[in-house]
Amino acid sequence: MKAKNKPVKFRSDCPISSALDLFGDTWSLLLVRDMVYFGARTFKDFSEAAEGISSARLSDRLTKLESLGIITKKKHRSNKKVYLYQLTTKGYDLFPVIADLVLWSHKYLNHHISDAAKQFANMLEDDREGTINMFLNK
Amino acid sequence: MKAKNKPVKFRSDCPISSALDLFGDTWSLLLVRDMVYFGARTFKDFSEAAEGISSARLSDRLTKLESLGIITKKKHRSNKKVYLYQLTTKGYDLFPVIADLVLWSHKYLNHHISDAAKQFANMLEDDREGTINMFLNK
DNA sequence: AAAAATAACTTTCAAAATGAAAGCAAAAAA
DNA sequence: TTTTTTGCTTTCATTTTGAAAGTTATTTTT
Repeated sequence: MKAKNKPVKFRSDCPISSALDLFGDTWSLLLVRDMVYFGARTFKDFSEAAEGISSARLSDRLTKLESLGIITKKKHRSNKKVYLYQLTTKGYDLFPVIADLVLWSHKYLNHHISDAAKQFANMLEDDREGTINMFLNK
Repeated sequence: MKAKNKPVKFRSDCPISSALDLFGDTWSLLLVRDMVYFGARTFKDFSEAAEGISSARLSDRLTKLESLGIITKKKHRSNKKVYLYQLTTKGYDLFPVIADLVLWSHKYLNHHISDAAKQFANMLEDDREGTINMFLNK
């Protein structure tokens, strides 16, 4: 059965609530992270992330992000059973939000996060703009 | 009946997923917005926000944010039936995340957002640091 | 060429989260 | 003293979620 593409319902004309109406959940930004930070490109890549998203949920989140224009989906050029997901500019532009989450967690959940993440946070603290741009290969 | 305070379950040691484990939903950051941006301090203030949160949901979100140390709850000094909610530093430190959501929405949902929000977004575009600090009265 | 494995899903279903509405007690206002 | 108001809690139907199993079209392996 095809994914039921419910139109997004905006609760108000506030940019914050509207953004949350689009990707204010526990998975959407993680998929963006997987792509920017870990280079995830296939369904399987996302499935293997540490948080263990279920395939049902992954499927509908990818569909939603695609319908929002945050990612694109293309066929692999040589392997017919693989699809490739890619971030659009609209998707890459969510990275600053993610960077701020990293900074906040580095400050308030320090004991809990990985060393690699701490390193990234330190870079962000040192030079937010530069680090974000470097990560986005600009 | 007292609110059931389930301990937060972290899905991984990633700072992004951990932050989302704490406030990755459609309401938490809106309550922070209400406090920083609209000066909300009482249950009623939050209830009257444009998005129309139900009292049941408002109640458990406030309880959760308090248990996370993002807000505090105190009795009003002269009116015994009013409680005052305030952001802690930990809460104010979420404002950069919110600011980035505003910037993203300004770029991609421009047609949909309010003029006041557009003005704020323009200020942020012009001087992110300065605008954030100004807003936080630093 | 046949069998096994794999990628990308979909289906099913129980459990948890949510929203809408009504109810309630204490305090304040009329 | 009666009415409102504030800050919730309760109830309950609907929606969302997570876990697990199933499906189909390719690869891969044997």
